[in-house]
Amino acid sequence: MKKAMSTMKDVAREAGVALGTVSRVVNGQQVGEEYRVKVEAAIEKLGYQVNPYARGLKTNKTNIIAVILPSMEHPYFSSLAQQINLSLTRRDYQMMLFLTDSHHNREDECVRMVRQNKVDGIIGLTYNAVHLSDDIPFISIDRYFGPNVPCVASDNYGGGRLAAERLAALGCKKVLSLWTGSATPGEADKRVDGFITGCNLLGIPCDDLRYVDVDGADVFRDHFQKHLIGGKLIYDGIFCNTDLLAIQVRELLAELGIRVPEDVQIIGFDGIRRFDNGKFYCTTIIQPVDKIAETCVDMLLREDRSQVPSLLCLPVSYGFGGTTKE
Amino acid sequence: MKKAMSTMKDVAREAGVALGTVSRVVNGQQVGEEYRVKVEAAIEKLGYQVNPYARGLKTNKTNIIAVILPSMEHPYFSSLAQQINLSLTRRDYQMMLFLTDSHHNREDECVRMVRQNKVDGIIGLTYNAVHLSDDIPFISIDRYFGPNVPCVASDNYGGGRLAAERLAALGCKKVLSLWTGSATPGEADKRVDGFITGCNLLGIPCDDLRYVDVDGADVFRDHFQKHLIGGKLIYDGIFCNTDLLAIQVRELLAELGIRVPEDVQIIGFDGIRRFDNGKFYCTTIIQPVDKIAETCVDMLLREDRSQVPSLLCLPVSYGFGGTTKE
DNA sequence: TTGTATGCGTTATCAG
DNA sequence: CTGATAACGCATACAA
Repeated sequence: MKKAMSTMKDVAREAGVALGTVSRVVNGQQVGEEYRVKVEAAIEKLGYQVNPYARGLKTNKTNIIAVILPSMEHPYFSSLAQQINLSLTRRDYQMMLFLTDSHHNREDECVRMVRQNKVDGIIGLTYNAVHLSDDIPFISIDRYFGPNVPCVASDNYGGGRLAAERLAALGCKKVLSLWTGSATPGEADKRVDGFITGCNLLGIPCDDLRYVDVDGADVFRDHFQKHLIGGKLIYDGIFCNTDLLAIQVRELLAELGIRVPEDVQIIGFDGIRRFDNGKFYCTTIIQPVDKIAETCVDMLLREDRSQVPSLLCLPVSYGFGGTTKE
Repeated sequence: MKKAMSTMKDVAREAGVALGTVSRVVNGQQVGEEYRVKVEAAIEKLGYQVNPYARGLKTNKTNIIAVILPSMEHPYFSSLAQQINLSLTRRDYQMMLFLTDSHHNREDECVRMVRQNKVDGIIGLTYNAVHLSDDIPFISIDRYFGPNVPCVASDNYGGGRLAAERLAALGCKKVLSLWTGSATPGEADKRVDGFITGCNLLGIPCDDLRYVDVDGADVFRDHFQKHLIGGKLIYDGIFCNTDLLAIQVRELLAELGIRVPEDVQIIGFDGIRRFDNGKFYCTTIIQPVDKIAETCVDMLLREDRSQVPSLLCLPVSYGFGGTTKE
């Protein structure tokens, strides 16, 4: 039933050469021309393919990278998966995908599986610190764990400042910084830090609101209602730490009868695009997902791993999405 | 530098037992209680983990399934990836992800890599028939290749009929069926077949328009303009073979000053949800992505592979999304 | 029940 | 430059 795959031994016999010679041909080492031809013919004839398990057993090297992501539901994550896959493929690496949030606290389990699987490296966007950097090369995305765990992220701080600058340039006189997220600290927290610093530098008064572990923008309703004067908000600019929050804030403002961008301008963060038309959901600071992916792969596969930086921030850019005055 | 992983031999020595005994403990076979205890203690102490490559070499079985998808950009695909990953994880399988459309015609290359990688099975949403069903178990999604390649899909035909029935129940008297897609035949083509048949059965006149390899709904503009009477479309119901098309058609109709759903009701197909609020983009026929994923995995991992059907269609459902009269 | 020995398909180390 | 041979870590048939 199961057509037995032919092995190097078969190829050697077929070609009338020694086993080692076949191995050398397969691995592109120096081999006499006549031998190489014979071996290649035999390989072709038998449809030989190397057995990665036998090879992995010897070399302790597979061409597999584990990628650990929270889920596939957020466009940022699926986009990351896509780009990492692309970068990996270009270098003839394969991607083993682990999703953590399907079950609660699956991260540890994932890490266990990954360790057991003898992958060549790990690219992970994880919340808990994974202690295995001495074991398997690990690149963290968006979360800094310490000097010995390289972390790749957007220039979140710079993005926050950029948002402040744009809002200022667009004429804002008093702004609000909104943040929702998890208690776990991450690089993305620097977004509001950057924004607030930017506002200070520009001399623009800025209020700062943060809520942990809430979903939706409803928690801000109260604040908005208390800061209405004659039906108008006292802010003319709002920075949200994610596009999703920005969208929800816009909805909320609409309910309160406040126009965007006429009354108040909003800038989000992420650069998520709508599925239906490819446009931004809102004016936003765009994360360079492709660069992040490529950088992770590059750092992971780099020969000289002693030189990798512990934190690498990639430049973000401004994207117009209708919630600012162009 | 590289802390050498301990092997079964190490465990055996540590526990003072034979190599085979350790193997039996690891694989959960019958072992004397005192031995088991000693071995488990040694395993714990040494932090032993089985080497999947050595094991794979012996057993010719890895716990890896290759998943081949066109991309991660369409929510249907990323959702599929998510659900397949979940189903696989539940059964302690791992997922190797291949994306084909990053480069043109990467399918063959993917298949080559997959074959070489000795995975236990393949779940693929591919356009070209992949000829390897006798080699590695293969489950196809949404594309029927023949009786020996099991295919899992939504009940596309039934979904089309369902759409016709709903439109009829919502009072439509004359409808239009719109289709855009690739020339490659797929299960999804049955959507319009089902819709048209449904209309015929219900005695509702139905026009049928199909365009190959176009993007956007602009190709239908001309048809719409020619079928306006006094600014009103002669149709009061439109079925689109995808949600994306439905969204674009709605845009187009808006440009023409036609109201949805007052003047014309639209039903799409897929059940894609908006990222910002989780709602449907339009009224739609929902594909049971989780069921599809689970079914694929189930069929692939089923012991008795002689019993797998060659085509399995999963029930779809109706989802309201604002483009019909509730 | 447990210990021993062989082989899975490669790569790498030797001699020739 | 090539041929033989020893590991790699594990599962298993066989012997005890």
